[in-house]
Amino acid sequence: MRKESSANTLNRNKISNNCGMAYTLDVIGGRWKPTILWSLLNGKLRYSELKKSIPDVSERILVLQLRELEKDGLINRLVYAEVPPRVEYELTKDGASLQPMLQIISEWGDIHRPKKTKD
Amino acid sequence: MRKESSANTLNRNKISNNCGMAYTLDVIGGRWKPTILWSLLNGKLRYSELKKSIPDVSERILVLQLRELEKDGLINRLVYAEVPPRVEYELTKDGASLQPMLQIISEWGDIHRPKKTKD
DNA sequence: TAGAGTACTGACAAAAATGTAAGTAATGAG
DNA sequence: CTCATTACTTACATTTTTGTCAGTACTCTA
Repeated sequence: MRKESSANTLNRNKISNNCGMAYTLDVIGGRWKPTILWSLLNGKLRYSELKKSIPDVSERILVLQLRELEKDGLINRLVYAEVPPRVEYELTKDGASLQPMLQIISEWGDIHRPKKTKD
Repeated sequence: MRKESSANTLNRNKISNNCGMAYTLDVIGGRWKPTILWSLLNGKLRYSELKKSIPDVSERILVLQLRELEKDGLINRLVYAEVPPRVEYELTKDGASLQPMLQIISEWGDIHRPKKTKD
């Protein structure tokens, strides 16, 4: 009985379902997701380590983005029953399979991004 | 004297300036941009042809996305002084250079997108 | 009993992205 | 004079994303 969707969401889903490109951009397209994925390419990290390596993100958003990446099957959340708590994040197989693509996306950006003249 | 920016925009710009990946996702990341770019890979199209090939997008948004792609140097807008007006859009050199990347993004999505069971 | 440490959560607010619907300018055809 | 055609624009509304800030649960240590 829940509201199925706005035109906005309907469009998003329709495109994602019909276009691999849109689907991919959907799952890696959050503000901090590329940075998170990039950080995890070298191995798993604790929540606190992620936070330290991405100082500008607020905790709420960081958690949101991690949850979405988890839901989309790109990362695993490993909880250890310890005190104080320990939670580690790592790429799944699907997540790791992004690497070559991320590399190429990154290179295209580095080449085509307008050059800064100073600062 | 203008408002420089919200934390939101500041973060966006900071990331884009430091990370090629984020920059790329920024310029191709609008709702309809991948579809537009994809459509233009085969050659230039008139505004009305684009609209026909992307029936779900509203005119306002289509124009917005085209303007952004133009601003970011991915497409050219060719205006012919005719009546009724004729405007064609084509990829720039930079825009065309996206092709291999888009291909890879698309393939990743096609492989990893959850399969639909029906419909 | 009072912190310290970790990984969050919740209420709220602001900003950005997207969408709807109607209107515009110019001119040639009828 | 009216209508069709094309490529938009404008005013407005809604939805989604991102951000701020304070608080929580759990235990070990001092």
